[in-house]
Amino acid sequence: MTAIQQIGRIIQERRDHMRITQKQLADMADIGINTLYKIETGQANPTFESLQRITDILGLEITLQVKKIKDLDATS
Amino acid sequence: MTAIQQIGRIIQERRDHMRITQKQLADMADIGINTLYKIETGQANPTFESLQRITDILGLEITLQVKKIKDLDATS
DNA sequence: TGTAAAAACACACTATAATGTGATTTTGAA
DNA sequence: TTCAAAATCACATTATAGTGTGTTTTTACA
Repeated sequence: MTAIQQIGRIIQERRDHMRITQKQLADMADIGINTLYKIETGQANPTFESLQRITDILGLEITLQVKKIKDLDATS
Repeated sequence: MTAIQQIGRIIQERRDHMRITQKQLADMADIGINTLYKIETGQANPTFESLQRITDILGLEITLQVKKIKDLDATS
């Protein structure tokens, strides 16, 4: 599972939770439905702006943070 | 200050802190120096992959999180 | 202060993200 | 079960991110 695929899933889950369709979210974010579909399904390498427009609508924000140390014994 | 500009500044600060040049970081991340320059100076709308390659080298990670409520009285 | 490395910038070209259209498949509700 | 909406997918086109080259400006150090 790549990072892009994870982000796609988060977006899809968040949209489902808001009970809106891909078309509705795409229109609200002012991006093509095809673009949103590809991002949700992990097939895209979206631009920052596309990602930001979507996350803005969904009440999410994109942040940069210092990477946590990987714990080899972590269960998840 | 846009989000893209903020990210550029974070990348630049992090790189300076690591004491490496744009050229060195660009080579390590396997992206063009021009691309890195534009991202650092807030002139780019980078793809997720470009951003990720850079942040990987810098020990940063891109995350999506629920937006915090804006406090109108916040000092910063 | 010279001057060499680094950064900033312009510009043209290439690769690819974004889009629109239309078809197919899946989903869920009557 | 229909049947319509939603999602998935293919494909061609358009817009633009990424790149390379060369030039100018800035930075920092001898």
